[in-house]
Amino acid sequence: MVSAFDIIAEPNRRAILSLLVSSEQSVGEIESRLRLPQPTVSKHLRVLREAGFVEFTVDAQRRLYRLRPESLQELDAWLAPFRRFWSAHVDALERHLDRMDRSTPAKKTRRRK
Amino acid sequence: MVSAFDIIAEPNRRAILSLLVSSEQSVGEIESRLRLPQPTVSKHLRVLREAGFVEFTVDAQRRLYRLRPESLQELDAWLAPFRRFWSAHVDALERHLDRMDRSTPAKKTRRRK
DNA sequence: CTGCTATATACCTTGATATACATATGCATC
DNA sequence: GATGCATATGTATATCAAGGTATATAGCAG
Repeated sequence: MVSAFDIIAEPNRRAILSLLVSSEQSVGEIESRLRLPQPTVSKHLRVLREAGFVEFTVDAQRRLYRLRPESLQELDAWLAPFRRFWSAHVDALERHLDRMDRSTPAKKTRRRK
Repeated sequence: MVSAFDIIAEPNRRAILSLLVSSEQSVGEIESRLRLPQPTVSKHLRVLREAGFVEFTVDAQRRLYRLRPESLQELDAWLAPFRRFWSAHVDALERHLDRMDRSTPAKKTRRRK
């Protein structure tokens, strides 16, 4: 388990992260909302913790977990080049492909299947 | 292999996508740049294709692959709530935590390890 | 001090899934 | 026939998640 991509590839971990968007939650709350056994939740939380996605506050016997938003900035950063790509070119690309459909003499075939 | 998250969890696939940011590439080009055997590249390309991440153009015996930027918008969308979270609160949170460090009577402990 | 609560952690087992690699074949195009 | 690619097959390997169970620990309540 190395990259942030592996971390968020797991659905339960994404669910945990999404839970924490609204507010911090104790392990027990996460456990009951996601209907997962406690050791499973703790295990995922550990992964998320060690990857820097969450941190916690001790409150008596409970630990209140919350997001560490900085961690997702890595994903955001990876996405950046693509975002530039699509936001700049998606309209132009569509127009381009439309032109191809209408005018290209079928030397090139577009779209598989 | 269901979600876009699984798709980009694989390093070689991310590498392929990154290659395609600059321009479209033939399978052979991808193959030699990533130093991967041809069937491996084709397999990853198939996954990316079926997930809607790439599409290709037939050019004689070659297939020129290019990005379909729309696909990454799903990731972008998932990230959105978190982005709002951090961009709105990261400064405030830091100030908040700093205050806790200095003033909290140690009923709550912050940061593990 | 006792016992309960909340959580972490350690094991273990099972099952699923994916990747890599090699090799072979099919097919279309040149 | 050679090139470029897709695909199939087979195998080996790795990794991981889930589930269960058991234990350790810290804080709290009585």
